[in-house]
Amino acid sequence: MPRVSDMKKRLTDAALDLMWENSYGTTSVDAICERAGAKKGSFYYFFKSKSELTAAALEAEWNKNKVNMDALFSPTIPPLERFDRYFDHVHDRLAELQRECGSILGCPLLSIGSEVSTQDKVVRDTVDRIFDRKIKYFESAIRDAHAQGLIEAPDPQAKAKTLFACYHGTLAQARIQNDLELLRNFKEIAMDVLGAKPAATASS
Amino acid sequence: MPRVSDMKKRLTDAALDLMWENSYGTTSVDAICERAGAKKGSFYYFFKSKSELTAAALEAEWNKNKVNMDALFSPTIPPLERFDRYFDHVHDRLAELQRECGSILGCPLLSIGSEVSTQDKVVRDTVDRIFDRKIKYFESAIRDAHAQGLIEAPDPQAKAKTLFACYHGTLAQARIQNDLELLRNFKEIAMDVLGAKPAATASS
DNA sequence: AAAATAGTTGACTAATTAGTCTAGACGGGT
DNA sequence: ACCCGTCTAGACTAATTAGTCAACTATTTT
Repeated sequence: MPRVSDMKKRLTDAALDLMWENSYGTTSVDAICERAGAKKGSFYYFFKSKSELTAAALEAEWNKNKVNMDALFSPTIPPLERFDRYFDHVHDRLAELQRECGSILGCPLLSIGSEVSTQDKVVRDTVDRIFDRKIKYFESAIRDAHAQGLIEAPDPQAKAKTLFACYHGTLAQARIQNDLELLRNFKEIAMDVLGAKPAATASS
Repeated sequence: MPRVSDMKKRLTDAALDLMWENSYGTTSVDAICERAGAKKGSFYYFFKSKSELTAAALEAEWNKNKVNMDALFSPTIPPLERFDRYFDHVHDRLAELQRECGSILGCPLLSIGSEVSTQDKVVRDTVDRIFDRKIKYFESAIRDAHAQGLIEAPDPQAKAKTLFACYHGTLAQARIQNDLELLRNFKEIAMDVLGAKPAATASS
């Protein structure tokens, strides 16, 4: 097997960067190619459409993230603390990106998903799938917390979906208002949503 | 002053419909004109750019909605019940739109806002402004609920922002997953977020 | 070194894009 | 009856869009 290329990765990286900062619609194939240092031919050698590239880019991003998620939501960590660490992690990442590009970017899955959902089945299904995987981390942490009597959550999946939606809503607001502040206190909001008895981390 | 035209309204209506169902980016000026039964010349007679038309369309939509909001959040209604009614109202409206176009469309302010936020100051500022107005309804209902001892909310504005973000996150998820189900139980979730003592509406 | 596989190049198309511009149509006030 | 401001018509531009294609290069296996 001759000639190995990192072009595929460069293309998905470029696509995600541009789409996250701007949007799916305003990110042209030409712009992706330029940032990746690729020519049109290479793009369409690896991907059969912009839509498929986007799905691949989101999956690739997920795979990068998964490592962190596994660590942050490790069963060795007390369940409610997992959320604390996760929200901190995202906050820090968004702050870092803000330094680079001047904007709070929110969650690419939500922005891109919401933008294309009624028009692009490939991307939409990819977003859906990844959302499901992410929710599983929430769900299992909630189940553990319930088992330990830290919260009252007879239906961990429902609770997980709720918290997930709240969090993503907050991320979206932060993007629109270009304001990280909303995210700063999300830990406490999450504990409210979860119905945590004030004990684990902080005081009232 | 000769000749009065309803074209401006037809254009903003058409734009909002198309952008809500699809997206800002995929809604072309040509498509807006076609749906409004207008020609290019009329479009650019009333609006100097797609961006300004969008801002106008969002403001117009807000003005339509304001009437409902004022009624739903009337001080004559018990504060927590205002939320119940509001969430029901939105749920019903989205269900109706789903019958028309096959999709759960979420909130246009959020979809459009998130899509253009890093690129279009005019639209972004409009979205921001309207968000602020909407949050005021939440805020005052929360303040009233607190005053009546129904919830514990020493900082009504913060609580309002939180609930607003959660709700919009849920709307966004509903759009992406094309699933109204998430919205069905939002009333209860809202009461959790607000920290309502189980009394007003339902049982545990 | 030959062959086969893997990747690259960039010119090309055809459609679509936002926005411009000039000529004119409509209709109420005088 | 005519004027003038409001509005409309629609051809036009120049840029950009996603996607195609056939010729090409580089690398590894045999």
